[in-house]
Amino acid sequence: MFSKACEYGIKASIFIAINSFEGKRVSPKEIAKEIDSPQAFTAKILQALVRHGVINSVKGAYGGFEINKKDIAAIRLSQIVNAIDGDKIYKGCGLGLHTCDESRPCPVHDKFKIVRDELKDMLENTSLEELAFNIKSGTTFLKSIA
Amino acid sequence: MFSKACEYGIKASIFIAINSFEGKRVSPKEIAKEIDSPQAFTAKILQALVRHGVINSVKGAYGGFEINKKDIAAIRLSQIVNAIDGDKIYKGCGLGLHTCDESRPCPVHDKFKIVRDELKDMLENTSLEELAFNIKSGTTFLKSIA
DNA sequence: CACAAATAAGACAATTTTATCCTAAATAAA
DNA sequence: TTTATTTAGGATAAAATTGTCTTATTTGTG
Repeated sequence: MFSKACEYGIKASIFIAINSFEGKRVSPKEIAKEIDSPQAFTAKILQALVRHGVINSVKGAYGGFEINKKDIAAIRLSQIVNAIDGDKIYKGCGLGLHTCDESRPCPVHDKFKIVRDELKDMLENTSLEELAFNIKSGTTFLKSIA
Repeated sequence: MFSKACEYGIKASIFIAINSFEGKRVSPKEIAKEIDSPQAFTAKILQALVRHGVINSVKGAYGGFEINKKDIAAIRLSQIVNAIDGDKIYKGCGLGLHTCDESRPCPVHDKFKIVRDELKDMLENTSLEELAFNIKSGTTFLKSIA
């Protein structure tokens, strides 16, 4: 469904959000450890998230990645997915046709649309804040048991 | 969402079904032309579908790929997807955790489950027959305009 | 200013997915 | 039985994704 890059991006954003609530910046090293991902690859993904304005980075000593505390509630899962995987998950045809719309639909167009719209809805209505809260409360988890 | 292989597999199955209704076998060459896919790669995918019992193949002169006419209504999209992409689309964790279940869910587990269940439902309730009928009636299309 | 700490960026490598090509095996017809 | 036709399967290649490493560039502190 999502690319590995996107999976890492979502988990990293949640971890950064949790720490930003406490005013702490985090490094790729800490993030990779916490979300169980390859560090250098994760760093690349963080760069993309910064470029897309989802997270902030501060270079130099005492630097790291952070998210503006007052933005966390407004950030949607869709923004993260969009920054990394683009919009193909919404726009692309389920069977890969270049043009696929109501006027010339692919065989699964209508049925697929329902599922995709539900996915889109879910991503657009899920905030980084709630995902972070659930981790903090121990309701959900960022990685499997070692 | 689906792999290229799976997209080709679905479209190929539909085209084979249409021809099987008319008692005609089709070759990878015809299939690839009709669904706009790379021929040799498509042939590989057809092999997989044969191995999984979704379609039949007949070697030699006058051979080709076909589906038992009376089976077409019973074949579900889920069988085709399963034969090619496996069951990861149903079973895998949305964020790639090795173990992710009610007792230790990933951050999107619950929300993702809703979407995935809807997808599963759609795949299990869509028959190859209806997809083939829609192509025959000109309601849907297997490829974009050249 | 110089140094240490941290992200940015580019080159490179490994893996997976997608795609091609060639040969073998099977089958119907002459 | 020979030949033409057609799928099966293995080897190989190309492209995309995932992952690593090394070197800039930035920034706070002494």
